[in-house]
Amino acid sequence: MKLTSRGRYAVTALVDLARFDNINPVSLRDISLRQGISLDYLEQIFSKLKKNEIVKSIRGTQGGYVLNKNPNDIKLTNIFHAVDEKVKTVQCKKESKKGCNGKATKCITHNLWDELEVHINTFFENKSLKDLLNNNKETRV
Amino acid sequence: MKLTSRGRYAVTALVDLARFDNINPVSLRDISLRQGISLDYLEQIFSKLKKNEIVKSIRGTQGGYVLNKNPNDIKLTNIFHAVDEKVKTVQCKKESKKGCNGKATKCITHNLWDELEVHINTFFENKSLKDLLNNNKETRV
DNA sequence: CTAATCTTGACCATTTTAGTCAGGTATGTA
DNA sequence: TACATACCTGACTAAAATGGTCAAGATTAG
Repeated sequence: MKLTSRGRYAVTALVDLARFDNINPVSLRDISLRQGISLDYLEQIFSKLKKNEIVKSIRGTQGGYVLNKNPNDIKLTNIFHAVDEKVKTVQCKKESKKGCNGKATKCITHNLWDELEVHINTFFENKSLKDLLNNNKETRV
Repeated sequence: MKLTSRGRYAVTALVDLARFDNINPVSLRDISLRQGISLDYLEQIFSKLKKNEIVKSIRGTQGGYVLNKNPNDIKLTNIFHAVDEKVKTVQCKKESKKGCNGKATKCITHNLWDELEVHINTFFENKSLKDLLNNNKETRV
């Protein structure tokens, strides 16, 4: 079970963005430099974030990205969903033949994986960008 | 974030094993047939489970595998650890240059990933094979 | 006009995954 | 003793996912 760097970068970049977008739009170049993430890769990621209406873009010189919602309303769930970082612990479809089985015996660990998925998703649903900003201030020292 | 099938199979196979090992050792062939997991793959998995003293093997005709501990003492953590299914949400090492940064600014989402890792591991540490056996009875109908 | 930005899509090397295959070795039973 | 049933081990591999890079535009402030 691991997080992809795409998901990690998305969150990191948004936290960075949230800290600076009060005055001007923030360019990916700046985020790239500050967070050490490849510019080209950031572009891919922000393209998805934009499609999912998490950020807005402003083109041209002095352009960049701005949050499209209140940091309080951007949950980790939303971010991960936007960049296709999905939590997938259950392999079996409802009535699929493969993974879970179409046999008489039900998939004996199905409930477990379901529970796990809920457990993880709960964490993501309760965590907002705002929380991360606060959390970061606290530990900045 | 997804579970590998190796981890999933390991747990599934052990639940199956736990249900039948009261009388005789259980052969991988049986587990393979009942759970629809490739025999060759199961052998790889059980080799690791054995090294980690989660199961014992009995060779020869009528042989097979037996649990090496009380189902109550086999936590998901132990199983996943045995088959190298690791929970890895944090990329950055303590003082590494890559991932987390050696810069003045600390990795701004470090705490978050740490929290997430703890959250998931807690789930695994609190879940034993025994729980799964009970859970399965309840839902068998 | 031109530099700074966003925009889009193709491409690719590496690693991981999820196995398969081909041989063994040990042992209970007939 | 023969032999079938298991376990045991290591090498191999196809396919997918990952983590990017690269190239070529389109917009717009100054």
